[in-house]
Amino acid sequence: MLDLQWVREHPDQVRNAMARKGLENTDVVDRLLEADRTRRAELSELQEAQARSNDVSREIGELMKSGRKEEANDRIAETSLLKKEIREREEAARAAEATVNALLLEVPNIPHETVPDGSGAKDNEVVGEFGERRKFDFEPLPHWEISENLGLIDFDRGSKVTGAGFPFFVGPGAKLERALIAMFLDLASDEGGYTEIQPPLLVNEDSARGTGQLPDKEDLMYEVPRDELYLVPTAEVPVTNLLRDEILESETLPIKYCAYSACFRREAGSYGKHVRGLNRLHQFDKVELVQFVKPEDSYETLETMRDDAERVLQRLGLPYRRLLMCTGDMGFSQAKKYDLEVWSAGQERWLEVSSISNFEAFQSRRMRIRYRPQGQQKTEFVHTLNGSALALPRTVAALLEHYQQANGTVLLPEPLRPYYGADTIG
RNA sequence: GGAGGGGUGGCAGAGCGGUUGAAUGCACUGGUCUUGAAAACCAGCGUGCCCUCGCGGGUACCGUGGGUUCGAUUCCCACCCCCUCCGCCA
Repeated sequence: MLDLQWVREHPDQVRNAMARKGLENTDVVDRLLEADRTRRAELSELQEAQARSNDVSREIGELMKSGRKEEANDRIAETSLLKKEIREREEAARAAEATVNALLLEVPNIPHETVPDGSGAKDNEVVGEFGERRKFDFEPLPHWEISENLGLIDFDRGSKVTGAGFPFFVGPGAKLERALIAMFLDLASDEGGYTEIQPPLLVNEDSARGTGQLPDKEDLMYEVPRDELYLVPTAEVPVTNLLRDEILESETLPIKYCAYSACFRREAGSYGKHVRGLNRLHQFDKVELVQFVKPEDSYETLETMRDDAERVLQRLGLPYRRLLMCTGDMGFSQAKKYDLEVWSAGQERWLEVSSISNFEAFQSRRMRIRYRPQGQQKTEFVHTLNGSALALPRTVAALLEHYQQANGTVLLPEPLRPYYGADTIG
C-alpha cells in the first residue's frame, strides 16, 4: 500500500499512475480522500472527549486521595454522559479508520518513470534476446512427447491421484528436477551471496495479506480453512514475511535470501494447448530470490537481481529474451518488473520462467519492515524485491526440447551433469 | 492433546487499580573532564495517529480482542505465542 499522507498530498500523481496502469476508474482516490477527512474529523472529536474524561478521572483521583469523598462522588456522577459519548465516538472513529484502510488497499503501486506505458502483453518491451536458438536437422518434439518416450513425467497418474496439473516426476524425471533445484540454489547461494532458506509451505492470513495475496487474489491460493492457512503460491510469501514487523539495523542491508519451494496455484481458467505438458501446473517447483534493500539502492538491485536470474539460463545454455513489462501488464504491487522468457524449441514459442520485480515500499509498508538509516532516529521502510531463478517446469520443458537428440535421448548441458550424475537422459 | 509457568520499551528486568509512557541496569546519542582514549559525571533517548506555519499540545499503545471501573500495565473472560513436564508421533 501507499503512504496515506503521501496520497493526501499527491492525489493527481496517484490518479495518473492508475490511469497508466489501465485502471479507468480513479474515483477510489476521491473516496479515499473523503474517507480520510471523515476519519480525521472523527478522531479529533474522539480525542477531545478522551482528554476531558482523563481530566475528570485525574481530579477524582486527587479528591479521593485528599479524602474529599463526597466531592469525588459528585464528579463520578457527572461522567456517565461523557462515557457514552466516548463509546459512540470510538465506534465512529473505528469505522472511519476501517473504511480508509480498505480503500487504501485498493490503490495500486506507482509505476516507475522508466516503465513503458501500455495496456497489455503486446506493449511489453523486448529489451534483449540472448543465446542461439538451435537449428535442428530433425523435427524437434515438444517436451511432453520427449518425457513420455523417456518415462520422465506421469501426467495421467497425477490426474488420477490428485487432479490435472499435479504430475508425478518419475525416475530420471524426478532426478532431473532435484538436480536443477540443487544447481539453482548453489548458484544463488554460493555465487550470488543469497542466504539459503527453507520456508514453511503453509502461511497464515497475515502473511498472505502482507505480500498482497489477500484480500484480492484469494482465488490464486489453495486454502486450509480448518487451520486458517494457505498453501504458498510462491516462496516470496513466507520469505518476505520472514522480516514482517521488524526494525532492521542499517548495516545488515541488503539482506538477500534464496529459497526453493513447491508452489501451489489454483489458476482457475484457461485450458488448451498452451497449458499442455509442463506449461501450466497447479503444483510446481521454483527457486526464488528475495532482497530487502535501502530505498536508494533498489533500482540498481533490480538490475543485479535480474542478472542473477539470467545467469541461470546462461549456465543452462538456453536461449531467452528479456522483457520490460509495461504499465498495463505489471500487476498491482509492482513499481517495475522484468520477465524472462525461455525459447521452447518443440513448441516454437516463448515461455515465461522468471519475473523480477521491485515493489519499492509497497509491501514493506504493509508488513512494517523498517530500518534505521545511519545517524537518524526515524525509521524508514525498506524496499523489497523478488525474482524467480527459476521456475522449474517450463525450464525443464525448454531444456528437454533444446537438448533433445535425433535418437530420442537428451544430452544435458555440461554444468548440469554433476548434479544429475550423468551426461544424458535416456 | 493434558498439567504448570510466562508474554512489559533496542535488550535485560521492576511495577500488580489513581498524575506510570512506565523504576533500575545495559546499549545508544550529546556534553563535561582528558594531549587522545577509557573511566567517571551530567543530559537526552519508544511508536502510531490527530491538531499546529512553527514552538508545542493531545490521544492511543505494557501479546491480541472483549469486559468491570470515574480511572487498568495492574482485576475478569476468550484467543494467540513462548518455556517446562507428560502423552502421541516422522
